[in-house]
Parts: sequence; structure tokens; C-alpha cells
Amino acid sequence: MRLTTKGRYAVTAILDVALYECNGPVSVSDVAERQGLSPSYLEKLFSNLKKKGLVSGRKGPGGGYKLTESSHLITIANVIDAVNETVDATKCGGSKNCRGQGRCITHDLWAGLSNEIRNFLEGVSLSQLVAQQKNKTKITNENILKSIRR
Amino acid sequence: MRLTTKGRYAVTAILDVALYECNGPVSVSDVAERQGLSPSYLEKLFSNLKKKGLVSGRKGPGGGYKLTESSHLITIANVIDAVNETVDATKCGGSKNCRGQGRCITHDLWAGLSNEIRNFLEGVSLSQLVAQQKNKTKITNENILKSIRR
DNA sequence: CTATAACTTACCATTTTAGTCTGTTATTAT
DNA sequence: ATAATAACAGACTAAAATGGTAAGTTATAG
Repeated sequence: MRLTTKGRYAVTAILDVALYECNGPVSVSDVAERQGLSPSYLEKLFSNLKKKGLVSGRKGPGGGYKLTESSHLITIANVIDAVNETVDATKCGGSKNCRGQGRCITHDLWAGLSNEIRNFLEGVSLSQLVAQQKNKTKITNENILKSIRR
Repeated sequence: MRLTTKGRYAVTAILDVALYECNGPVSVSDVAERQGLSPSYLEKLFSNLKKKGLVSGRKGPGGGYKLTESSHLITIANVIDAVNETVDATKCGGSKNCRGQGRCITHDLWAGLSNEIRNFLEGVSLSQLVAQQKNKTKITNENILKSIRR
């Protein structure tokens, strides 16, 4: 099981698209700049997201990526899956051959943990993160207004 | 965040010790044979477990490892920590500098997941796994008896 | 027809994993 | 005493994954 920069960047990237696609397709370079990530690396991640059908691309000027489905239908688990980060904690990938023909003595433990993680990631949709983020930004703007008034 | 063979082996190894230490210290070679793991690699893992004070070693014939504390005081989180597998899913390691000076837009998500995993691993003690395992073995023995009777 | 931006492929340095191998030290049994 | 045993220590390594870069091709809007 791994959950590294790759998966985190993928979620950050698709969340940025979800946040800004109301103004038309979101370009990789815009995402890279806003989120402080490498454009070329991001392109690879978007390529994965596209393969899994989570985003669609549009070439040419004014082009970029947009979500293919409504953001409340896309879960974080979908995004992590798309960039090939396995979230399974068992050695046998959930089957039963972690110790020769049978199961190793810790199989159930890791299967339980995998389940926990998967439930968590499946329980969070992109739209939830969007709402959370918009709320934060609102608060920040209020704070800015306050500080101006002083 | 990683959770790989290393951490799984460490848990398997210390669980084997917990299961068999009633007959005196448990040697690495015994663990290796019972669990089907590499002896030399296991020694490295035991070295880590010892450094963290989870097990103590006794050299010479009849020697081996035993737990330093009662098995219900040792959690799986302790074991994973001992072999340096970090279970934190954030980039900033739980602090707040994942995006320049501030937090990246997915910080809370990963912090939440990390929390979930940590709670899970802290909630499972070695003694629980021991009980579970002994129960399984019992059932297996019953099955063997059954098959003999036929 | 030109600029833009997606898309593709190949490459690469660094780190981690999952070990092996060789040897040293302490302890027990003969 | 000495031989066997088993922990302990450290150096080394092949293979894989990570986190990129770089260089080009294709499609499209203006």
C-alpha cells in the first residue's frame, strides 16, 4: 500500500479543475501555477485521469480539462485508483495466498485496515471538497475585508 | 505514507513471538520457518523492534526474543513505528507547510485519513491478534479431529 | 497560418525495498 | 575448555518505484 505525492497531486489537480471549470476548461499550466506543482508531471497525471474517464481534454487555445461527471459522483477513491496507487494493505491483494496456499497470520488485520481506508476514500466526493474549499475562501475574503476596514 | 512488506513482516514476526514465547525465547530461525520469511531480513526487523524496546534478545543456545511488555500493551501502531513506516498521509507530516508557507487544498483530507489509519492501528493490540489466532487454530484442530473420525 | 494547449513517449536521478553475506559477540551444553 | 548456537552489526546489492524532465506530435481557436 502506498499513498504518496502522486496520489495527492492527482487529487489536488482534479480538485482544482472542479473549483475553476465554471469559467471553461482548466489548463494544466493554470493548475500547475495555482497549486505550485510541476506542469510536466501534472500532464502525466491528467493522462491517467483521462484514461479512467474522470476528465476530458480539449486541445487548442482556450482548451484544458473538465470533469466528465458531476463532482458529487467522483470519489477520492476513484482518483487514487486512476493514478495506480493501491490502497490495499494486504500482501495478497485481498485474496488468500499471502502465506503459500493459505493466509498469513496477519491477513485479517490488513484486510480490515484496507477496508477502513477504502471506506474513508469512497466516502469523500469531489463536491464535498469543493464546498469545503469554497467555504474557506469565503472566510478568508471576509478576513481580508475586515483587515481593510481597520 | 507507506505500508509494505516491511511493516507486515514486522507485525507477523512479533506476533509469532507473542504466540510462542510461553515455551521460552523464540529464535529468529523458528519465526522464519514458521512464517515462511527470510531469516536475515527478519533479523534486521528484530533489530528495529529491539531498538524501540518492544522485544529483548538473549544470545546463545536456547536464546531468542521475547516481548518486554505484556502483549496487550503493544499496539500494531507501535510495531509499524518501530520499522519506520510512516502512516501519515499528508505531505507536510501533519504540520501546515504543504503548499509554500500554508496548507495545500487537500491538507484536511489527508490529515483526516491519517487520523483514521492511526486510530485503527492504535486500537489493535498484539494480545487481540494472539486471541484471534489461537481461536483459529482451535477451530482448525476441531476440523482435523472431525476429518479423522470420518 | 499561427499560437496554444493537449497528448505521447522516452529518458533519468534518486530513494526505497527487500533482501544477502560476512563476520563478531555472548551464552549454553558437552 | 571448547564447540555449537543464536543474537547482533554492518556493508553491500538488484530491482522497483518515485518524481520528475525533455522533446516532440496533434488538434483547434482566432
